[in-house]
Amino acid sequence: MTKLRDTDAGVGATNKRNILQAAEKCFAQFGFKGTAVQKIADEANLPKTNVLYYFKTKQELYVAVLEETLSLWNSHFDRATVDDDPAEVLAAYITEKMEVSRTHPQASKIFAMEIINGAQNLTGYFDEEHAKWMEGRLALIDQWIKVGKLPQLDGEYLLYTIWASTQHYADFSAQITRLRGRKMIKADFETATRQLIQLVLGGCNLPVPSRYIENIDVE
Amino acid sequence: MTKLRDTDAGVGATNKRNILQAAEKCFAQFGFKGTAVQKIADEANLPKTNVLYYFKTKQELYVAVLEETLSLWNSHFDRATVDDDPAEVLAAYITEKMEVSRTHPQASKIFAMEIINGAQNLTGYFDEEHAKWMEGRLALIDQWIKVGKLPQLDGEYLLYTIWASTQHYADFSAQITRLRGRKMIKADFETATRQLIQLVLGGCNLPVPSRYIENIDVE
DNA sequence: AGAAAAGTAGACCATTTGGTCAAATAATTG
DNA sequence: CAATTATTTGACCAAATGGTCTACTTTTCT
Repeated sequence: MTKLRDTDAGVGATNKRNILQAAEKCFAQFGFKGTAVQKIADEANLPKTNVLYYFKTKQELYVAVLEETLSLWNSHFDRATVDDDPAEVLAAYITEKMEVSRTHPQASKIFAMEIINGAQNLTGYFDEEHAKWMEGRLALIDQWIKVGKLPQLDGEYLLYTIWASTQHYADFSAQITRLRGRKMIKADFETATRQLIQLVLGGCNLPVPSRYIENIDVE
Repeated sequence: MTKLRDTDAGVGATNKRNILQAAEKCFAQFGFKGTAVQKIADEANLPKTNVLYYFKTKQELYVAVLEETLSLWNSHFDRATVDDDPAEVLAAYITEKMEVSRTHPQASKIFAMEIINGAQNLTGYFDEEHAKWMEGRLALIDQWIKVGKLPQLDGEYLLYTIWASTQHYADFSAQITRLRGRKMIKADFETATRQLIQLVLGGCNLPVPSRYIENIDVE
């Protein structure tokens, strides 16, 4: 029926997705400089020229990959209001971020390296949006404090702690795996998530919503 | 008097230190692949050949830099025992790690990138030592739990949270700087440290030692 | 069908770069 | 002082790599 539309069907779009995926894998493992376009091409089972056909330069491809990772920052927290319960909102936020670390570790790593190297490729647009987002969230936290739903604290450092502690499981997975002798599986992530929620909420004098407390039956 | 001994005096040793410092700066900013030996040489004000004279390969120089960063992991926590007060020990540990982030951000970044890229250059020796250290610290935490100084929790995730939250200020400084519009200064680090201590100890149901509570006079 | 556009792909090139060589100079030692 | 050792330095090389050019095939549109 409907002829193939341009955006996400068709040979071109398929190839683009394919290339982006291959690139994500490579960039996460070797960084921007450490990744050869040829390597991405191999990973995507395409000749190098073909990769450069869809993305004029390696840099352009990298930025495309990077921009995809930015969607990881979206969460329900974005739309929370002062009427919401900070315990619920923060617990959900931590859960979401942990889930991102578990399911998109490569994207997290790319983002981390980009920041470590000075964030030269993050557009001013992202900067602005991110700063605006931050401003709004800090205002919300201040409101929560004002209405007594949160104790006096600096929202900025609270958010940094949440970001750091959740992203850590993606970015530093190599260290974690070596320390414990095996990769973290889903159940481990769930335990880590529960404990992190307990720690952060406890540190904010908030009760942990029952749904985030492990169901240990009997005893 | 004493003729110059080989290790840390003499032209060679001076040059080596000089090169290591230049290399640390470059590797932190551009990563291993992204750093040209020539760049390090420029930074050290030496011809490239001279750099390769002291370190046979770029990799060897990188590993030398990397190994220096490992000393960052040493802390008073290493020698804590069950007789110590976990609140004091953890607060001091967080303080030490935050201080490392503030004073050695480059080393922290290099270490972070090494881990993100799979920790290919970390010797098995470090792995073993680190795992042994971890085992000992987890045992200590379990002892604290057993004697009732700590609530039931998994020490592993507690340590990850501390590492992540403290190293974040070094590794993600570019993001933080952009979000707040200016670099974090010493006073900011102190505030961040206090709040992180409050959060972690609060999350562990521990009282914050008075010395770590800000002196707000009056009001 | 035929033109135009999209996609495929090998050959090729200029630059970067890690590393070598050889020659010269300075420092040390017996 | 002579010999040896340590250090400095420019010239050079081979491999890797980002990117171009050209030619060919396939798909799409009219």
